[in-house]
Amino acid sequence: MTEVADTLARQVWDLVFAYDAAYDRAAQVAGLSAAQACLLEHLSGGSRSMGELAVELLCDASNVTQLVTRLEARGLVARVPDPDDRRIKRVSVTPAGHDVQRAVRRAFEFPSERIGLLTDQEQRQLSGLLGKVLGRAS
Amino acid sequence: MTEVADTLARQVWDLVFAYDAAYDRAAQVAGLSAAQACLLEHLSGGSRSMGELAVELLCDASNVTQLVTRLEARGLVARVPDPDDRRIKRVSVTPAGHDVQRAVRRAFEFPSERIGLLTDQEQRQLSGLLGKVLGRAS
DNA sequence: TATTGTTATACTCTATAACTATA
DNA sequence: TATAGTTATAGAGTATAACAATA
Repeated sequence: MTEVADTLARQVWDLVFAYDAAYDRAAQVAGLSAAQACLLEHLSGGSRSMGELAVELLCDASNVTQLVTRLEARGLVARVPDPDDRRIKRVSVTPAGHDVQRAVRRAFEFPSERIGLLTDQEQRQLSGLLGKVLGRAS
Repeated sequence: MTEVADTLARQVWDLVFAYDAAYDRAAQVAGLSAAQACLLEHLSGGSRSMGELAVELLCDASNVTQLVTRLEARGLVARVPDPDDRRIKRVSVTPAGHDVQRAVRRAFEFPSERIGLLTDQEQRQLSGLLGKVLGRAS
């Protein structure tokens, strides 16, 4: 790797480290673990089956069972058997869950704080570069 | 937030998610958990006291004790009492630890892979922007 | 028989509180 | 008395293997 690439690798490491720490804190403010907050966030776009959650969260299905069980016990998500295939359970966010979701987002100031340090033009530039890094047209 | 800022927030989320997953896998290839690999990485610059590690890793001292105990049991780090203040234990990486450290870095292809998608000029551009985002001159 | 999800279990991560050794 | 680190303990995250229900 070139010198620039080394610097960049270190900067990304620092960014991720700070981001993770900030997300942990935001989740905690809302009374959740980071894993629970992350699962809740993945339900934003609508309900998911247990298996879909395992795929999206890159973890084992048995882990999803436990996370959902804890969130359900607190009334933040609901688990409903699919009428067409009763093996499948669809998980969705309850109104109380939406409140907590909003609390996490409100407490998670990292993105707006850090992104706000850039001008509009810089933001567009960064977005273009990240699009490349993430391997899609952006 | 503007539309660009929203896109950017999502891109950073995606980047961090992918980065964390890749780091987990790299650590696992080397037979470590992500937390253990991270601690080992923080010892790259030289030895640290238990307390310094707790500060740098943003976690409780009792947690460091356990992580170091497991790494020490596998011969990857050594815990040596400071001669000047025998309350302090200095932790350093053993030769075997350095081997494992290298194994983690080798398996962690994310940075070189992704950064390699950018031209040299784009890399310099990104580095400058990240410097701003991280809140220092870079 | 194959698939979805759960249960049982074990290990790691993490924090809090109480403790030991040293200063 | 204050500080560095450890121990005891408990809850959460995670995976593997065995299992139940449904298809």
